[in-house]
Amino acid sequence: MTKQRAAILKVMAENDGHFTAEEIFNMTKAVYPGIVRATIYNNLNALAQENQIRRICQSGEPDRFDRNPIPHEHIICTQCGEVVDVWIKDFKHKLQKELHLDVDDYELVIHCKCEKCKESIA
Amino acid sequence: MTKQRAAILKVMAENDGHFTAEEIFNMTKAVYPGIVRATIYNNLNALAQENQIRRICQSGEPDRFDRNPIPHEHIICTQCGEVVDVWIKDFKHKLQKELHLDVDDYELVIHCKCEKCKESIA
DNA sequence: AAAACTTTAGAATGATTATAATAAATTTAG
DNA sequence: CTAAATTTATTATAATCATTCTAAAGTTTT
Repeated sequence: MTKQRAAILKVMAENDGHFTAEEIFNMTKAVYPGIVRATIYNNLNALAQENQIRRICQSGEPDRFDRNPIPHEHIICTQCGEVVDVWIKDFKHKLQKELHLDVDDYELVIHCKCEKCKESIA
Repeated sequence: MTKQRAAILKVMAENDGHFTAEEIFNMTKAVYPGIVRATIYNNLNALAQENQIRRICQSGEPDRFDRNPIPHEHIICTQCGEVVDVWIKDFKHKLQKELHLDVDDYELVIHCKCEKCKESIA
């Protein structure tokens, strides 16, 4: 375990959210000032591969990384653009049953107005 | 309706699949040789916005475009990487019921071995 | 101490968008 | 219905931005 990776993991553990590599780069610089972008990308790629974090990809935007490695679902707010976690019980299992398929993994992104935005207008 | 857009629509209507902008560019050149990449991107963006086609985004790969505008689900094969359509009956409705949410749109990508690859090894 | 792996710095890549000039399509007015 | 006027799209090219590559130097692990 390199100091750089430890710093990245610390930053991700201490901040909940769905951050871009650039955001994680900036946050990590506070802990390990000399760190370089390539190291962030290397580690995020490795961590995602090992299923220690999850990657969220959205067209036209840089990838985001979710510190929670347990499969779950995401809402992207059509109004503010924020990424919010949602948990559908047994979703993978339901998928497998529905499709008669051995699902390795899945990504579900729902576009709708998030709770915060719904309240702020209603 | 420009000749260029007509050519792109023709190409997409005649070829089923999930193509990248570059692939559509090459296919469209057969119909309209002078066409330029920016025009492909402009039109694909506009068509996706108007919900005439759907965009499929996958990290590390260029976006793909699906001529079928009706929401449906996708499998990306863990072995051959091909994108395959699947249809889960009433999926949007099920989501709304499950989450008590007004779903505008959604993207579900399932990672598993596709039928073709399953057969070829089993 | 050697082998294996990671980081660094910086250049390179590749998909996509921006810009400004030209051309085509659509609207409006005669 | 046609021609000028306005709007919109296309072209060619440059630019951007996220991400990856490369080669050298530095750390970790064995």
